[in-house]
Amino acid sequence: MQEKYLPSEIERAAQAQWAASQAYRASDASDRPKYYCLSMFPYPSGKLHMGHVRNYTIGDVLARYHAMRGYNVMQPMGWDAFGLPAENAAIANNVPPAAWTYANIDHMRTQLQALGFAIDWSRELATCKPDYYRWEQWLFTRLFEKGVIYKKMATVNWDPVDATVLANEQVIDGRGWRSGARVEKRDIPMYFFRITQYADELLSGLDNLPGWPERVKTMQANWIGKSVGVRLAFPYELDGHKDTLWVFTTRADTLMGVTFVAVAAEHPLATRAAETNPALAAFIAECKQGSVAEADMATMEKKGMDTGLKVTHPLTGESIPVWVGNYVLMSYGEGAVMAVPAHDERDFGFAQKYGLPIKQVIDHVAIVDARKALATGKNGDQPLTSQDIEKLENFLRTNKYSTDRWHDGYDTKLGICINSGKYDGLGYEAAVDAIAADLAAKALGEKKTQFRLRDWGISRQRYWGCPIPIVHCDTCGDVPVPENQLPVILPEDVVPDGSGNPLNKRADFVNCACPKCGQPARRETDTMDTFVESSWYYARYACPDADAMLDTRANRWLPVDQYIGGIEHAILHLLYARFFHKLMRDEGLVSSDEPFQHLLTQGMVIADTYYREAADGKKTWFNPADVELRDGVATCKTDGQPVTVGGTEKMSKSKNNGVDPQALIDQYGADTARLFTMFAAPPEQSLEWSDAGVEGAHRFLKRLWKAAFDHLQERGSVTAYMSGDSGNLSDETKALRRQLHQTIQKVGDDIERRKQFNTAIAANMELINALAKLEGDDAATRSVRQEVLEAVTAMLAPIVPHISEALHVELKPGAELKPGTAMTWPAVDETALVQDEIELMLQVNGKLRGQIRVSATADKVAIEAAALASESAQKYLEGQPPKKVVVVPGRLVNIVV
RNA sequence: GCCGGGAUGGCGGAAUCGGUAGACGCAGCGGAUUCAAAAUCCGCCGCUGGUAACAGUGUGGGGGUUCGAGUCCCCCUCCCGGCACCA
Repeated sequence: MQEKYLPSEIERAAQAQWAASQAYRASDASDRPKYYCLSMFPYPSGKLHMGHVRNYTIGDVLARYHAMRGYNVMQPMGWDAFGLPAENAAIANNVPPAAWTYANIDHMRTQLQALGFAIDWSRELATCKPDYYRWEQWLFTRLFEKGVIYKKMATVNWDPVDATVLANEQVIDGRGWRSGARVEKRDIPMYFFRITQYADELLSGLDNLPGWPERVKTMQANWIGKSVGVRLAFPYELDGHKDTLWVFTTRADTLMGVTFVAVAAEHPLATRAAETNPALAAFIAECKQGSVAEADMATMEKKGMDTGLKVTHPLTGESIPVWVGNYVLMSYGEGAVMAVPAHDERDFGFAQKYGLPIKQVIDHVAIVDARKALATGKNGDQPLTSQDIEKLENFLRTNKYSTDRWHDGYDTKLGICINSGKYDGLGYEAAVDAIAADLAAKALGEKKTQFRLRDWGISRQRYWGCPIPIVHCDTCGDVPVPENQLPVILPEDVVPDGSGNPLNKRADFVNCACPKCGQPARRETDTMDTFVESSWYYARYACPDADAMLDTRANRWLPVDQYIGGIEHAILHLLYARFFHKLMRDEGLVSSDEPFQHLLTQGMVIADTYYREAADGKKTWFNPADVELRDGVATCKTDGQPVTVGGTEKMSKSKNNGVDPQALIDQYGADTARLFTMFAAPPEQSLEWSDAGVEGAHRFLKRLWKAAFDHLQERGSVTAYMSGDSGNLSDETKALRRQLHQTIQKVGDDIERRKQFNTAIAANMELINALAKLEGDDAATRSVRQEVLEAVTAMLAPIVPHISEALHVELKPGAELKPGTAMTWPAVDETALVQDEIELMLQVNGKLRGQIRVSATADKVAIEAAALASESAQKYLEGQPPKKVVVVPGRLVNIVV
């Protein structure tokens, strides 16, 4: 055995052996239980970044652990290869996106292989290849014919100078990123997936996902945003024609407090009013400037203008003014809202600004004053809980929006109706029911379930994406491309220039014959949202060579047992993939209802930032690798001049704070990179980069290597100690065995259930520290040492596979090593865990005041007696009997004096 | 703005079901080894007071529940992720 730990040597050898033996090829026909472990595939941006290393190491740990547990593991890898960055690179470097993308894939594959991931490379796929996207096109045509995909107008960001549609990312402070022109909203025809048809199932399906983090399920539920409310009508008369303005509200109980209604700038009523009102037309035009991003819409100043039109209150017959509000979204509900300034914060602000009346119709104070509601439920609904009361009291005490005694500024349903005629005294539910019934009787409203979720628009006016398989024919209309003409191949030799979609200029692509009538027709040049490709790739891995979208192998592998990826995908990607799975199910392609059984959302990798600011305010960012820190002063290594310390932020190109994993692998080896990323933080938290921490991880691997070397050096390997072996173990050796088997228990639980690898590693470090302290060279001690080393290398194998396998071979020279399969997870020896005496904490009034030792089998009475008899207890009792004694078996005794 | 999450020593983090706060690692300090250094090994290490034993205090801030709160409840501050055309 080599005395020195030489990572590059053992890693090269191990990886060569894994490749030669196809060690990680998943069997489609195994009778062992399957474990499909999937990490979100990367966008081939150029180089691997630390976020990738973290993501794929987490997946690899779980994959290798389950392999050691006897599962038939599949861990595939592929490339989310279509996307905007390739077009940006094309504009900057004058290379076709395809060439750029394929070069990146080749480089990044090499990097992934250098990290030693147990990936089945035979299943590799890239979404930009026709043999992948042809099936996406095939499904598109089927869904189009079924009506699940349809065409309608939708609003996009329009750059009037570059004459191109901009992504939200390309709109900076309301202007186009390249032209600097003020961005406008423009309506264009687009294809949509009818995801709202599946809204209820996407919501209720969350209940069948116990393996998903609660926060992700909550975010998805809120995104889908199911709300039960009332759709109601405000009748009006315009130019002698009778019509109605519909609104949706979840607060029909406040209907008697409506003082105006507000419509979106795009609302037909606003358009009508603007025809004869130039000031209003100008205001509507102003509303149509700026980006379509909802975050921008929601943070801009609330503005409005009176249309001069009036509608009639459906119950009171009052005349209500109609305003245009820039905060009303045309895409939600009816594009119009009833405004109740007394009980809605936004309406309140708007009414204040424009001097509109405010009418209180809910009394919250009454409920707090009358605490009887707690007992009797007299608010008309459920009795209030003490938590409701506390919340309400706090809210009344702390609200900041009040301009007078009763305005609350919050939207809370805890209250009773006042100033509402026949509805006075009713609580939320009772009032909504009564008002909905009265509206229904007049045919002016009904209860309605509304979703916040909108249909998924997938048309992109971009080149580097999957072509939408539609042909536009003057006589036949939009005709889906028939199956025998698929795929519609995207030409790969195109270099976009940033002004519009270059496919429009390719006559050979655009001009075609109508599949129906044979007449000359035009091919659709829009491509699909890249989220479409990433919505079904997990299924294609099961059968990457199938001559169909999916074959029977899909159901063998699906659902994915463990999915791992960034928290930033909590809503969009994961919701679209769930939706697509249901689409494929309804097409008979898969039989399960959900694609991902367990989900792990990994945190970001962050690092310090350093910069220098020029006179004009422009910042130059320095990479942490080029910065030296001494006594809190940061200097640039190349010129020795100081740099300013910025915040700790997500590793990014723009802040130049990325750490290149390649340099790390070159210097310390893949195992150190893997160990550090798993040790520095639990997977779901953000991980702060630290060069010193990497040193520490490397040091531990050297210690582990040396521990094995020292053990083997003197007399070679021995048979590991097993329960029931003869030979007297010293107390110290027994204690070490107990620690070992406690650790085996803990590490298995940490990896499998808790997915907290940092504590699993720490437990192994403690074990190696304890082993270093164990003295003695008799046969029994040596066999326990062998047992510990074999177990530690096995427990660390999922995390640092190269060194673990190398040590495994040294420790067991006779054993033939089949990579990835020869090592099995160590078993817990229950007899090693038994303890005669245990230590309990002794508290007096909840403060730690000492310890007591009791027999492991002592009952509560015996423990209490021992506690009271102890010196520490006597000291604090001062002869008085205790008020109370709390005994928590196995933990502590608390004496209250 | 809305939805979700987070805040614990000098730093990354641990404390799994309300029960010893600070495991493990990094940095630092002291020592051994060395001609010297690197590497390695041993010891100390929340804060305040004390030679020490020990006492007090301490998990972003304020309040509450409990024998007992980092953990549960209410309010607040700051930071991060998402907001439908970045992926």
